[in-house]
Amino acid sequence: MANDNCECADCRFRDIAFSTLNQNEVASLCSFRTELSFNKGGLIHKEGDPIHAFKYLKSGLVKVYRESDSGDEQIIAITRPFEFVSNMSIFSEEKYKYSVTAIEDSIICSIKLEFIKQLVQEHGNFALELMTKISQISDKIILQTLDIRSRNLIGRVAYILLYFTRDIYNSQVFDLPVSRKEIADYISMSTANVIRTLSEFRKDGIIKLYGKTVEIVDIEKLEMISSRG
Amino acid sequence: MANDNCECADCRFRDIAFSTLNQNEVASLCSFRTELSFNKGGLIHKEGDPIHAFKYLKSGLVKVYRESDSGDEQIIAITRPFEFVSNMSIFSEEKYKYSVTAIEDSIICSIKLEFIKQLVQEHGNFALELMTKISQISDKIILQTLDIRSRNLIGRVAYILLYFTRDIYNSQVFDLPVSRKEIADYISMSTANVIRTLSEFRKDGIIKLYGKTVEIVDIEKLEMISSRG
DNA sequence: CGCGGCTTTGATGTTCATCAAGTAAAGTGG
DNA sequence: CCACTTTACTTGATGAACATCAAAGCCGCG
Repeated sequence: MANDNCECADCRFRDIAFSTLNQNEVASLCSFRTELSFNKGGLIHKEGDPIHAFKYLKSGLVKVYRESDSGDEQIIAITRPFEFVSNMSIFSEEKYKYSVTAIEDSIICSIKLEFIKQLVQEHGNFALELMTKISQISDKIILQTLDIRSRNLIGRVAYILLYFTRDIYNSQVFDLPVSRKEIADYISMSTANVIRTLSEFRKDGIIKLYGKTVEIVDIEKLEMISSRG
Repeated sequence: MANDNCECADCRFRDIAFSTLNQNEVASLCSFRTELSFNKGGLIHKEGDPIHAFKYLKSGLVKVYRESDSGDEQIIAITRPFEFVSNMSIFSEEKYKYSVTAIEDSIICSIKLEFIKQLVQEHGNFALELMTKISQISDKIILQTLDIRSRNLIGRVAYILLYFTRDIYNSQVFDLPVSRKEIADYISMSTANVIRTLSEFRKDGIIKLYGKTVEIVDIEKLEMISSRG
């Protein structure tokens, strides 16, 4: 019989991909699971590390990126809880294709990959649910990458501000979780021009800036800029 | 008992994701399957169409793209047989997120989506195999998009030429399956500059051009340009 | 032919990266 | 807690990269 004290049973993250598991399966899940804490700046895993676990973000914020030969980072995604850290690569590759770093203090839930694979094989509904979730995450990354690629400088900056305000913080006021340089790495532009564009938005009364704190003043205008560029 | 005349049994595409199916399952697969032919330029499905089938390309070549509000295309992928047409969206969405058009005469194998979902639920190894394949395709698209984004004009043109010569045609000489404008839409550059860059490659003796026919003369140089830019 | 679409090339202007120099902020050691 | 160092941020000036516009050549097709 399942252990009623298993933390996973009541975890609000069961909705992610584990809603179809029965009590016994949840109990097993619990035993193959560990929780890992990372401080802001902590490296969760590096490009090339072997994949042994299915990981997802329980709290905090992380950036997914790859490093170019010349040493600088190309940021692929900044994701909040409810979105997996391990992308789909966990099934297609033995090694991580991208590095992941905590950009706020974060807690990662790590489940032994062998157990997940076993569940996929034994439990059809789980397989379907997991597939759906993983697909959604891939879709989202591809879509965002295309959105960024199709915009010019100011369109990209507007887009990313809207992303933070809506998808990440759900608030008109928020503290930028990343440096100006990291925004630049995210939207593939130079740091100087990101800063310049933010300053122009400030001068035009579209946003307010206090160091890392951003307030979106005129979201309609920002949307217009984002869709034009 | 399975029908021994089922075409699917010996189809070389069983390796894609159906290698684990037994005889009976293959026979069922056969009955839920239809083959669709498209002429060059034929629309396979459009962004927004409902997803009823799991489709893959049996022969030919297709482009996957989305259309911007302003009417022009953003090409996401050009894929050859052995790669699915339906991306992962089939599990995460009810409608296609992208349009797909044949750029050479093509044959699509279309399998009723309900049947695939049923297989996933009933057959664990199939689920795992399918998941792996779908993940690989997503990975590839993401990787290519990032590769393109991180390069400048000439680096992008070099990259895409290498992609055609290696991944699509596996030959130093090939007929470009797309117009110059489509290349431009693929790498997010202007048509004029794509043409200009091709001309420069020609002048520098890196490639030869006869209309749509391209011959890669100096592949090392092309690789160098691709990795620098 | 002659029309329309694709291609090519040149000229021009815009967008953007780079460089440089300075300021603010955030660690660091005494 | 303060001087010192380092890192992040900001702004302007310059040039390179790239888009856009325009005009002409080419090619397939009715």
